[in-house]
Amino acid sequence: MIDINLLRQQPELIKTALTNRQKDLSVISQILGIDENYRTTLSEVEKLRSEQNALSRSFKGKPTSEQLIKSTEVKNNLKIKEGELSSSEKIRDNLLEEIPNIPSDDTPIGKDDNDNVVFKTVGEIPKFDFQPLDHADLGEKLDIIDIKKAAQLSGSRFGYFKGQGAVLEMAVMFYAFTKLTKKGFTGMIPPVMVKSDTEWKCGYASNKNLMGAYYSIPEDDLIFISSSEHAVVPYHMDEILDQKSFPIKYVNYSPCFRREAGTYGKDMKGMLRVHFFNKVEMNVFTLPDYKISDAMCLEMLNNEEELMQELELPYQIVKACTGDLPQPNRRMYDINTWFPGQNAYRETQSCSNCGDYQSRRLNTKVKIDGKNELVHILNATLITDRAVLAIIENHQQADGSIKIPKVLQPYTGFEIIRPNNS
RNA sequence: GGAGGGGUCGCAUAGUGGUUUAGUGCGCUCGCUUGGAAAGCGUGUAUGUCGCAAGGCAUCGAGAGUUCGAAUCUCUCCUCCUCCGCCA
Repeated sequence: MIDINLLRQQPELIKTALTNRQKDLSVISQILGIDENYRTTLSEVEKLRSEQNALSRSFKGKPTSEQLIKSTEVKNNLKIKEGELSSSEKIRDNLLEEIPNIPSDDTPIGKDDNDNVVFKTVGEIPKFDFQPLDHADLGEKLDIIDIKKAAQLSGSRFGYFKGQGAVLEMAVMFYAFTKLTKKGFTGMIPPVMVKSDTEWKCGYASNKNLMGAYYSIPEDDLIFISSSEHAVVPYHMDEILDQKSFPIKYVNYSPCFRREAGTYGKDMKGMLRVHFFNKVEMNVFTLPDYKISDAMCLEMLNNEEELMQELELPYQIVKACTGDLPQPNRRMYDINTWFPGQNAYRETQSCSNCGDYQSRRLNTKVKIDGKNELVHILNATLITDRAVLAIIENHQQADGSIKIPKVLQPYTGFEIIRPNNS
């Protein structure tokens, strides 16, 4: 959620942000109008409460019938005004939560992901002297991925990693996870379900349709996380953290559950877009200073790059444009990895600074010079199952085998995945 | 799933309808004292919100209710602990 004071003081700033994000501007005047109303009513309510407090203090025991009449009158007025107050506050806050975070100055302005700006390309696109296959075909031939069976028992957008494929997947996750614990990140394996209120505080979906936006169990008020971020960023909710403990860095491992509603027809072949995958993720809390948090964002991006280079994968980094920026994000970098089977770079990681957008609802603060301030929160993918697919596609050989990147070999216990019949 | 007991201003506690603008102890702040320290004495010590300010208002796990008045009574929920059941 954005700061209502910012909207009161600099509505133009919010207007520009909304325009750049391709959003409707009318909310701003609506909010300001209701807020005006809210504040007037608030002062009326507080005056009445003050009167009520003074009256009851003056009784010092049983009130006389005259005093009773007066206080009952105040009480009744108060009830009416308090009703008005809470309804205008509710309307205002519902509108306020529609407003996304303000993009950083250097975020490119654009409509959608087509307008994202490439600013770095690393690694050589592999040249094959044979027709390279995609991970679905390779996986089937090598018996390391089974999508057909998954479709039979779970439906579309599921898959098995099997045999050496399953070992490879775990090796990638474990290698990535411990790479960051060695760098001082605190490892986390979080709960994979959170209360709807917790999900709301993460700032992605509005209250209206939380249960529908995610896989959920309404009877128990639980939502399956779409990323470990949703269970780790709220770890510090309602806390005032010690300034000396910053930056607070977590590396998480969790399954991620996504409905992928509205993506019918997209990526129907293979496991690029599935309802369930595993992910190693970074979540970092920094002091509330964009110089600090934006620098941290680059540090996190650098961790992603190191890993991609160790896995010998060619990639591009793009800056997400305003139209492609998720609601809580102030800035976002995406890493797009080369997929020979797709003949394209596809998104495998992202790296975002959400500033204080999430900490405002989560109420996560730090005491600085006696004042409590909202912290900055960042999230970044370190690795997901998608990168495993990239490894399979990029490291395929003419004989149909797959070479395992050196750094993973101590974890897989094998250097190559060979076809059974060779 | 069943039974019982808790959640109070950093920590520990008091508080069973109006003298609570929430008391006390510990911790911490500043000061006095001292050669220095400890002890002692004094002072301060939550958050949010509205307001230029003075100040007001709200918050005793959360929400709703009863009442002229709620930390205190009622209801719902959350959460922690103990025991039983189940279980990797």
